[in-house]
Amino acid sequence: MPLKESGEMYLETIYVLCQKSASVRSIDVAEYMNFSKPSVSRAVGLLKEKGYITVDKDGTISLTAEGKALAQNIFERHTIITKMLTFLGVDENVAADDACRIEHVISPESFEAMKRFLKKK
Amino acid sequence: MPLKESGEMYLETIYVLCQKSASVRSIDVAEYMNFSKPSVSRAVGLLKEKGYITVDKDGTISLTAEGKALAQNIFERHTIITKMLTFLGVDENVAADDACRIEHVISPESFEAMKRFLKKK
DNA sequence: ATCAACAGTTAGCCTTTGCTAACTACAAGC
DNA sequence: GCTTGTAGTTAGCAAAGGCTAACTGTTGAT
Repeated sequence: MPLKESGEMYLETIYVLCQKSASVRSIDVAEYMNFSKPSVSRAVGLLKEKGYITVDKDGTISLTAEGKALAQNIFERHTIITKMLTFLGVDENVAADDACRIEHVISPESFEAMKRFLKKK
Repeated sequence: MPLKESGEMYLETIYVLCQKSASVRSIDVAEYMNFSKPSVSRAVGLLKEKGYITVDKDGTISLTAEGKALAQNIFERHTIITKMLTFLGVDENVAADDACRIEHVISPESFEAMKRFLKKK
């Protein structure tokens, strides 16, 4: 079963936090996303089950190769959409916020089209 | 309580069907959206409760002034996003499909930015 | 007049995804 | 060695939004 929107958000957050800090735990994800610990606990369990992350005994979360690839893909969608919107004159913060939602529903075609446009604009 | 994404979809569909045909009933909405009758029945009940539509005794659905205004707004979002994506080179059908999802999550700022861009492009 | 088809509703199930309350487990302080 | 704080889990609630099964009610054909 593929990841739903919420699963993508958790995975992306883990990816982002991994870029900034050596060790990422559930509690870090919860604080970053402003979600409760149980919500994160369940989400982390599902991501683990699906093979996108591993969690060692001290609670440190790591991305698997597959998880990292997917997270990078989601994050790139986020980045491109943000750039596209700021190019159109949208405020940086609003653009990032919109990108956060659009990134989960955009088709690969539209994503590629934005990428192409930004490259040659 | 404002309309959720699914409520917006139902309202937009009713609006679109009203443009094409004199009389729109729940069953028409169900067929168009490929949803079951009970799903539409509940959604129609909610839209009625919230004052966006009226339903007369023979089942004909009409938009109230408020419902029509909102539906037009949603539909305009749909149109602008579709145009934006096709401008970027996305296939018409894929663009419309994406617009269908993006229209519910885009901010007014981004929407206005697309509108401006398309006007002067 | 009866019977079938069609439209709509009711009841209730399932999944997703957030939450709180309350528990466990471990590490550190005094 | 208790007690406290921190992290994580378990149990279970709630809302949203899809579904099926089964009912009601109207209309039209025979």
